[in-house]
Amino acid sequence: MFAPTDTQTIRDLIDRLTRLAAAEEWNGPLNPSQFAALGYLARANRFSRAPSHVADFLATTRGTASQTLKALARKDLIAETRSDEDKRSIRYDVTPAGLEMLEGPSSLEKVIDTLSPEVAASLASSLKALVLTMLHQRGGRSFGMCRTCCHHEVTETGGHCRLLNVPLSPADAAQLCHEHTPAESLQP
Amino acid sequence: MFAPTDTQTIRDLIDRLTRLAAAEEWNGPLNPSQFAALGYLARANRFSRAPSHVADFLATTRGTASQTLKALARKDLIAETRSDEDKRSIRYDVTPAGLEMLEGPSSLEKVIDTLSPEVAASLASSLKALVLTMLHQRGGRSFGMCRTCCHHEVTETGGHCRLLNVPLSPADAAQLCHEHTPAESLQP
DNA sequence: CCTTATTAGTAGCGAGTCGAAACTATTGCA
DNA sequence: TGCAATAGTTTCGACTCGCTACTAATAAGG
Repeated sequence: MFAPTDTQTIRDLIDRLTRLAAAEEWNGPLNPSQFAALGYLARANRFSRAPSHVADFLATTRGTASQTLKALARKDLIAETRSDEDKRSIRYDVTPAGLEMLEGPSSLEKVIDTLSPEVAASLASSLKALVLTMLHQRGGRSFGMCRTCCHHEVTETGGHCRLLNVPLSPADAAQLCHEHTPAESLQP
Repeated sequence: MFAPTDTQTIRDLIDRLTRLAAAEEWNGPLNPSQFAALGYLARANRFSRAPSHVADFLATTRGTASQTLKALARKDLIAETRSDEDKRSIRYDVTPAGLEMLEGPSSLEKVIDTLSPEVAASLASSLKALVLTMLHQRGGRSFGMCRTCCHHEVTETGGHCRLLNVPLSPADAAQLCHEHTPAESLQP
């Protein structure tokens, strides 16, 4: 009876939803890109907080990511730390003021909360499939949590990353990693 | 077994999907906003193609919409027509060159096409619910098609809009309208 | 060792988004 | 007739975004 749910409709709905959220949300003095970068930094592990990782995550260039991070740093929401091992690389950590920015649900989140758990679960799995397919097509990284990664190993003390060869606390294992590669038959 | 599908995850997936699509898509010389505006104009009826309508649809201001439309006009993808009844108002029509831009599925659309019809239908209905709730909250307009509008009336020759008091061809009735108000128990 | 890559991050450019505010016309109302 | 509302534009400042060119540091190979 109803139209064949054409592809364009779904595309439009996603676009419109994002625009509505962006118009409404505008969390304090942060625009959507800055908010997304800040949110990523807050959830990424200490090996994945460099400008290039943010660029990968936001599907943009290093140049753009660099500027977004500088804008966040100017507002003291993140702080830069230069690495000792590799003097080229930089790590940005979220400051307490930055964490404050991330508090409280956005208006889009409030709306998502009105969905029933079943509908929400189904929505999440569909979106996840779309994101993974897009990532696969462009050779992008998945940025999942360490505990769903093929390089992750459970030990007595917590976990261990076989790729970087470092121990991981349970808190570490729940953060996003740039090197994440989904283990077989596990949702990323 | 799996996590309680937290709200933030869904928010993130939508954001990430939009960013991936924006990075990939970049349809010719058009950025996402211009593409969205062009797509809207192509699907809106002749009473809904003014800058203020585009602003409403894109959930932005008239000033921003005005600039986006000027950019499209500079590229000869849309053409401006001043109204005779109301000398303030302007209507933008999509040119043949503009229609060409809209041809062919975007990469996001290609990915959406890989979903099964059932999953796609479920995804569409969830997204529709989210968009409607967001719109309801901010008092925005739904921009549905005339044939799902409470002002629409079926006649022998096609349709009729009770609000604007104008006849509508079947093609008209399938376009988006700024004045659209969902009829009860019909998906918009 | 020393010379190339290669890599990480940055600066600058030009086009454009975006909100906000100020500013023309034009129309509506009282 | 006069004032308020409306439609659209302009300008401003901050920012995104891709791009190119650039510096500094590390890696690789002869």
